[in-house]
Amino acid sequence: MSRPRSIPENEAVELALRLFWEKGYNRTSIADLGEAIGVGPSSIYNAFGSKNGLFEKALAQYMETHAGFVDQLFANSESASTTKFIGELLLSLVMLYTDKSTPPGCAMMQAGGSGAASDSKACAVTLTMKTGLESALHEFFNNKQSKGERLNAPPKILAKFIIGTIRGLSQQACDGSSRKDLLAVANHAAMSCSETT
Amino acid sequence: MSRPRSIPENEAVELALRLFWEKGYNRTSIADLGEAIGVGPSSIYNAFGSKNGLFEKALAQYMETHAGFVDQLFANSESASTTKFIGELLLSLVMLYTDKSTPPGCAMMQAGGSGAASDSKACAVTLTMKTGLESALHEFFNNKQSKGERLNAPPKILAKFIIGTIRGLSQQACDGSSRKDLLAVANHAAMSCSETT
DNA sequence: TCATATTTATAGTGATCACTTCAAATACAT
DNA sequence: ATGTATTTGAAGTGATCACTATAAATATGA
Repeated sequence: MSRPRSIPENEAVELALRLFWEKGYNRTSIADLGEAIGVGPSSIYNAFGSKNGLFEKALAQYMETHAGFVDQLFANSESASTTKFIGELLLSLVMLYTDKSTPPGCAMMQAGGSGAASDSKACAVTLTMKTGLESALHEFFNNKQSKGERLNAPPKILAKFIIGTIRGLSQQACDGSSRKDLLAVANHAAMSCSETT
Repeated sequence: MSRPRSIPENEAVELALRLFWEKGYNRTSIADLGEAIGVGPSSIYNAFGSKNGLFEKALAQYMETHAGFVDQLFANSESASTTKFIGELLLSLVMLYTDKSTPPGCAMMQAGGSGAASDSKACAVTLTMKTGLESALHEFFNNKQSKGERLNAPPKILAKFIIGTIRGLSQQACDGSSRKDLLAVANHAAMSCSETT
């Protein structure tokens, strides 16, 4: 009964994600997005409401598609040792951050900036996600400790340590560190959490 | 013979540093800087040439004044164990990043952004500084290893690990983590480098 | 006192930004 | 065919940006 969209929403969101991932929120303009998707600005606003609305959809797609393994790992975290779980988590993330078919680094960590260089609105979404990941890690370490694993620091501290490590890995991937080096860094960080060897 | 400056250059640079430190390079406008310093834009351009010129002077002042202890620590690094040196370095940095008389986090790490969210020109200066710090750490670990200390990972990897940890500490300071928690994270990271206890 | 060298405030430049307006285009139900 | 609901392209809006042009303001040397 009405004119159809010129492009499926999923494809448009994925194209937008690649741009945000590569150039960040502020440096990606509506004009850039329109050119990449192949539509004018009015189509973007009609479909997503605002630049920030499109960014949120893009990040949701990132978390579901590219970083979906994180949720899966946490779902199976009961059956692995602390070192093995953290090791697999960090290894998988490094593989994602250094995948040559996608922009370097972590879309969630990098696209919205952080702290002083934060991209205003975009920062709010990503900060929520980071807080969620830290909470999940905190709970994971709590669980392992209550099951008798000997941790090298309190769960809260280890959660912050791993979050910091992940952010560092993402930034170093952006700055050009090799996959091999970052895997070694990830392994070292994972080994430091628990006495298990 | 000529009209004098309305404000000493050092004071102007320090005021600019605080702004860049707090809001980042892109989000700090010439108008903001002029208002804080108490001069118009033409004075800024006359004294510093460009926004980026002022930023570079501000960062140089940061490295010399606020973060000057880093060079001092490295100068005396021969006489301390790996764990002790890295521990003191990270501890001092956390104290700086959580000092309530200055903006949170690290001016060098945060003001220019990183990766996707990088602030174009500003990123170049800070990237050089980060690379320099990584090289210094690499050399430090090389030294310790050649003196017989047993490291838990190759020097190059430990250097990247510590750089990543520092970046994480800065970002978490920006996001509101407490000094106490970050000190514990720093201590854990320092302990993980060498077998020394 | 007055010429000189420099800094200053004021106003303005073109570029870019997110976002809007609006009429033409489109595909389906009737 | 024709009406209808929606999307689309093109043009434009006001705001903000880094930066500049220009002439008045200022303190010193003569």
